[in-house]
Amino acid sequence: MNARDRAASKMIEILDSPFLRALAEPARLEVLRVLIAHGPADIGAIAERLPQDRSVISRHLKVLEDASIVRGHRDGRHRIYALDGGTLVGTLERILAETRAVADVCCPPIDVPASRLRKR
Amino acid sequence: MNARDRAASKMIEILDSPFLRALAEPARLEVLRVLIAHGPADIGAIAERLPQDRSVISRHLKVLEDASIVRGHRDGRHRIYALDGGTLVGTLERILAETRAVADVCCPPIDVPASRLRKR
DNA sequence: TGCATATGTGCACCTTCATGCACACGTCAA
DNA sequence: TTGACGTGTGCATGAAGGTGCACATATGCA
Repeated sequence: MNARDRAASKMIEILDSPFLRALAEPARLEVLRVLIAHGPADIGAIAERLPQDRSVISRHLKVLEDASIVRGHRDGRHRIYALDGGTLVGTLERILAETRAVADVCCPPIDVPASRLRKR
Repeated sequence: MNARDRAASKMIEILDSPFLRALAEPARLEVLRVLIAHGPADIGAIAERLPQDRSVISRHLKVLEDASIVRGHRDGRHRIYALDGGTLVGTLERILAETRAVADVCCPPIDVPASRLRKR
């Protein structure tokens, strides 16, 4: 297993996680937008600003929490969610670092010389 | 519209794109792994190392290309794909920058003081 | 031109998952 | 304890998309 394989595996391992799957859903991004625009809030307050049912918002927030994008805690009968900005930035930094490592050891950055590949 | 709204909209706009959706699929990540580990290759060669049908790999590569993650060009009757490392890193850098901007103007980074939120 | 190779595409099938409703559970106040 | 409120969950439904097969298209070669 050479340097490229190792770099690739580390990058894929980080990418293949609940993190990206949580962000790859437009409805969840709208939940994030509300959370950012209005600050920490309970599920009912967030759902009031979105078209989906409260139960749907509740599940989306659970997914975002499992992905370490938001944090939630009980407050009486409410559950307050807030963006976990520090962890979010940290995760993106790790992804960027691993991707840079891959780009460093692999694959031409600009173009593939076709003449090289044509006849092997 | 305040600073938080603007930062949120810019971040969501970048996140809600084919880029994240392309990376949020395990099968496509495996395609990327092959591409990184073995370098630029045609669709047949990539498909040989993966369990899916060639047509499936072809479609995955199309999705990755539309997301500016890989680049492809015809080479005779082959189509050679390669990781577009530079663009990939650049996209991640933009996402990280927008996310940092959001974290800067929004939302407590560590913890939400429950006592503050309890009684508004 | 005729054939082999490599890739693109229409189609059907199936899995995953977002969605909303009904209801159960937990918590607070009187 | 009782009722009101906020939230979690089981269930059915529908949409989106991954998958493989069959076939069409494109390219190179003799």
